[in-house]
Amino acid sequence: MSFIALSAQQTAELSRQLIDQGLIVAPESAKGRLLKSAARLFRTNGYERTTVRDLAKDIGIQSGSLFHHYPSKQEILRSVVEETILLNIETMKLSLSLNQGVRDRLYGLILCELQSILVDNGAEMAVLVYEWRGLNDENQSEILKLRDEYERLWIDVLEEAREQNLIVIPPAMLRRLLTGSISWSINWFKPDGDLSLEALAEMILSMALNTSKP
Amino acid sequence: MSFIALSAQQTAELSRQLIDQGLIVAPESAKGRLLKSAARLFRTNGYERTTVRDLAKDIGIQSGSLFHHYPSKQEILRSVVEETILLNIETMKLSLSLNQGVRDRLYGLILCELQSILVDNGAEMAVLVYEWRGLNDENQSEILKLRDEYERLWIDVLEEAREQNLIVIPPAMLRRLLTGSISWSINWFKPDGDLSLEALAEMILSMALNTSKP
DNA sequence: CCACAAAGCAAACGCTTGTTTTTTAGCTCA
DNA sequence: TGAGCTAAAAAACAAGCGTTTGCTTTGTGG
Repeated sequence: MSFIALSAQQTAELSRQLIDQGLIVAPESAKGRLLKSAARLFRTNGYERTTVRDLAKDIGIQSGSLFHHYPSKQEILRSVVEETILLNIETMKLSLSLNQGVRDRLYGLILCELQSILVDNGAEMAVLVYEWRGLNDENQSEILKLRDEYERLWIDVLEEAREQNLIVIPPAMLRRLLTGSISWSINWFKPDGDLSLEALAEMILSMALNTSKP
Repeated sequence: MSFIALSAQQTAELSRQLIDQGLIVAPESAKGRLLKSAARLFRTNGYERTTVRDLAKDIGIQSGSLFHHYPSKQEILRSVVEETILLNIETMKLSLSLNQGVRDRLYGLILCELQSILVDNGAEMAVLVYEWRGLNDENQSEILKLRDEYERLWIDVLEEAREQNLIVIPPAMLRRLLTGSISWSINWFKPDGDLSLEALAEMILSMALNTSKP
């Protein structure tokens, strides 16, 4: 296995950079803690079912006080989604830069997405996947641009795999099937169970690649 | 391709039987139309976002009048979910009885589930998949028994595939990955587009089966 | 034809929602 | 010290929610 994983140091450095650029807020700030709580609650109970009172209680303030930080609940969701996708794009780019072989590159993408969805630290991804409808039209199209960039990373790698006859299903289609498999894992995967994230990624990779018969 | 598909006549006969047994309500009855509307609206906008007023308007009555048919909104969701899973279990059993080879059996299951999720007639399945959290604890465990029966059908076929070395991923795991791919299709599949349901099922099948290298 | 139940209307109920307003407390820096 | 900020509390707001109420209409079997 030649795969080069991201070190904790590298990912830490990455989020620090994004904070410095003002693209995401520092997690230890008031806003940061709010976003973290929001992501967790939205993931656990869904956007609609999570009330601003739930959210306020979780970080220990009154519900009205939330609106000193964000103008609306909707804006909180937007921030959560935007931060998540921004961080994910950069993480994935970094992983791609470290690995050259198609197999490793694809494995890296799968692992990144799984990590983002399943590891507590990345609760926000689930929101992006499942609470899409909670965003209003304006915010959806704003996020859409980021999403396109994100998906492009996947498609490029899958196109490469296609050229090498590692897959037979058209890249765009295969990506959709993989998106489903990966995002669904939030409904059953237990982080402290027997199955590791890496083992799961390996299975998904094998499912994706072995679509070509010799 | 040896696959024997279900005829429209067979599926019609099947739902007639279930109606006669009192397990599901006739679609042309008042209750039936209500359930149909509910399933569609729940799928389109989600359970929480769909109000009883939306629902009432859709079938052309006042919101209060809904409660002559069902004691609560929650109970409407429960009925939608229960009817869906009941019908699906029977449809899948019928498909399995018509096809003997593992490949065809698995293809049949995939097609059934896709049909249930994607075809308008089976809008309810999406609710089962995505609105699970909308059910309260009591209703969840009640539905759980039906779900177990449903999943058993899948696992049995996948076990069979495993014995014949058609798959390498453990059946329970592969089922999860397939559940994700199939259910996710509701987010992108266009019934009147270029891709047919059968072609999609074929792709998913190939992804599922070709996990074994010679 | 009439009694009776089912189905529906119109209006209100109590409660929760996201949000706004007013007030209070603590901090910083000139 | 005190003006000016930020953060939060406290309380209220209108709107919308699921649901209940009292009454009327509709359909049906004896």
